[in-house]
Amino acid sequence: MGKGELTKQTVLATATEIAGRLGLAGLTIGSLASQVEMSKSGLFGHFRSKEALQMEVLAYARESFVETVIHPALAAPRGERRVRTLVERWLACSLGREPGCLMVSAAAEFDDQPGPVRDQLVRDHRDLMDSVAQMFRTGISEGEFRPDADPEQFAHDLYGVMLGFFHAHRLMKDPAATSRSRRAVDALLDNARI
Amino acid sequence: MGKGELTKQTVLATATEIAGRLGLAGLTIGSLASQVEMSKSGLFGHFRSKEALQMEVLAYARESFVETVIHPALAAPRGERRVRTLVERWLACSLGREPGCLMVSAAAEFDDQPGPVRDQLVRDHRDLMDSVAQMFRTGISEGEFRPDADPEQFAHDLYGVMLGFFHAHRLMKDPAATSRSRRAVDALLDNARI
DNA sequence: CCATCTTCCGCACGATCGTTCGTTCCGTCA
DNA sequence: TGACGGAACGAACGATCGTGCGGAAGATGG
Repeated sequence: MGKGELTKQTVLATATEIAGRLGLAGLTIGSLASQVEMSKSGLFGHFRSKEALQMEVLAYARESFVETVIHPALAAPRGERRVRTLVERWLACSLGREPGCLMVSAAAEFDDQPGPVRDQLVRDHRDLMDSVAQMFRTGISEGEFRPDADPEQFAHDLYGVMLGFFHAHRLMKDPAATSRSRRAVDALLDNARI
Repeated sequence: MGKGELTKQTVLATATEIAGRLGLAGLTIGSLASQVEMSKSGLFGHFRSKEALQMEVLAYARESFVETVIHPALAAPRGERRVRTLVERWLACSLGREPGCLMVSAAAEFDDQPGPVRDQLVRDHRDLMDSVAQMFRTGISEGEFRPDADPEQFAHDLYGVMLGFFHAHRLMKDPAATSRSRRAVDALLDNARI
């Protein structure tokens, strides 16, 4: 990895952290530059536009999410154990610094603003929903979940629970956010069980 | 109502609509002024700062939400019917132009930025959760819901469902968003029923 | 070791941000 | 009718936005 790619990665790590706090639009090139102690133009050279920067930040966050949440879940035993691993990883990565939440807040930010960023967010979310639904489906074929249960509905409901968690945790700073969300997932799984 | 208060109300209506699309931070005084065909300074005179404008927009949205969602629910018969009225009104006001969603997107925007706006959002959300929990409680005392059900947990779960709805509707433009969310509420109520 | 290519910088641009100031307009009441 | 107060205006401010350009370092490959 050349020097350019290396600093670019450093910049993206900081940018992702800032965007997690101030949003993708609140992420500004000037403030990002001073944060990583570079000149605006020096930093700008790595990305040809602000939109390109936003797209790369999104890609960075996505890779981090897949690595720390999706992959560990896929490594767990099929069925309910896999779903629970997913949830636990998801909760953990949101409690810590890592921003699985970036894609959530970015979604709220861009849901009415057409463009490549929005399109990417839609694709990412569709991918995530597909993954969750697929995990649920293997639970059905393992005989753990009711065969007539709706995998897409489950994915949708689970995402709602996670959104509720982000809200309770980040805005309300509710210490019971984790346990509340876990209980909600329990209810979801109870309804799906055979 | 004097002339000043009248134009202020006009401005706030437009401001709330813009903030629903671009967010409270994306709401800019210059663009707002040109939208209502006023000068920047003429408009600015009504609010002594941008933060004050944001607070008034929030108040405007809150009043509109209480009027079109909360009050009709309280007018419905106690218990499950009241909860369902709340949900239906909430869904309807989010499908149309009215922004019960503003407080949602504002929450995602300000969840990491301390200040009066964030504090207000926290108060508003607490009030809403209290209202929902109270509606659920009357359902318990009416004998429709299990006495050992947790009203706060129900409020939390219901809010998660609504967040999922906003996401599916606004970002994904999912035409099944409404029916999915209704089914999620059905499940919530099934679990709470006696 | 030198030529070349990348990386980064300083500087500047036009635009827009929130905000202030002084002035004009107009309705209200004496 | 004339004075007064609120409402709206135009112009301008310092700051910051995203974005270009030309040149100075520094790494890289022959």
